[in-house]
Amino acid sequence: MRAKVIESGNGRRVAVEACTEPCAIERGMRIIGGKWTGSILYHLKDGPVRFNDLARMVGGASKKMITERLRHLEDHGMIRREVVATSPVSVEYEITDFGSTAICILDELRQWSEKVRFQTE
Amino acid sequence: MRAKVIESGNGRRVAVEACTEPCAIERGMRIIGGKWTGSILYHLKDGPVRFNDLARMVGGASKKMITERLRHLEDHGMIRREVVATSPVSVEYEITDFGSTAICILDELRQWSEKVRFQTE
DNA sequence: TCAACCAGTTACCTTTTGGTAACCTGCTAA
DNA sequence: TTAGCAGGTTACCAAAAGGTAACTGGTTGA
Repeated sequence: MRAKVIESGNGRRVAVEACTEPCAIERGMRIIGGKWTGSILYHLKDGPVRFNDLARMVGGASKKMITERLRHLEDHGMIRREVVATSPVSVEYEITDFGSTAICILDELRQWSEKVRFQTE
Repeated sequence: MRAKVIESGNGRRVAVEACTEPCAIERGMRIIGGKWTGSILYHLKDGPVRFNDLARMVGGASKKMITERLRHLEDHGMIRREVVATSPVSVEYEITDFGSTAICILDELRQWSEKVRFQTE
């Protein structure tokens, strides 16, 4: 990501090291930037949480959304789904070591959002 | 964001301090998490950039997208649009002090994305 | 005079998103 | 036996996202 634009001799402007298709930031956002995704991941940071509990914690997101985002995070190896043999069976979602590496980013985002007064409240 | 679920005496599970609608993470994502948004903002971190140059740098995004995201960032006070009286006139986009406060988040995201091997390449 | 560049805008259209609500099976407590 | 919980799935639908391509009006260098 050191893209810049230079004047190439003949007056033409060309980009050097332009972002080819989705660059690092963009790729990252597509993993943890989806609607509710970061929020869900962040809520798992302190230990495994059950499906319905997660739905209770993340107000505003529907069960369908929760399911979809959990699958997405699972597909990317950020969380682990575990069926616990209680009865009735419960299902726990747990953050993986890899998933944990993203928490610091989310935590900075949270701090930023909390201290900031957005123009559009 | 200290949401948790507790057993409330009678066996009912209830969320305490649940996220009311979009929580901090979610709100933040909606500012800088949109498609191309973070990427565009990040490219302005080293000084003002002209519209078409930005389009050249951010490969994959259409002019329409660039325009839309720039407006969005402007609306949230993260960048400033400035018409420069050259001829033909050029337009420069510059990050504001407020906008700069988000760069560290984006930089962490970039580092993370760069060192990570995604399961779905 | 022609082509290209500037900073967009517009129209059009397909795909994706994401919400609601109903439904499912299996279990348990009243 | 009826209600409720668990962890989802399914169908349906409206709205938003986002891509392509053409166009604009002024400017300028060859």
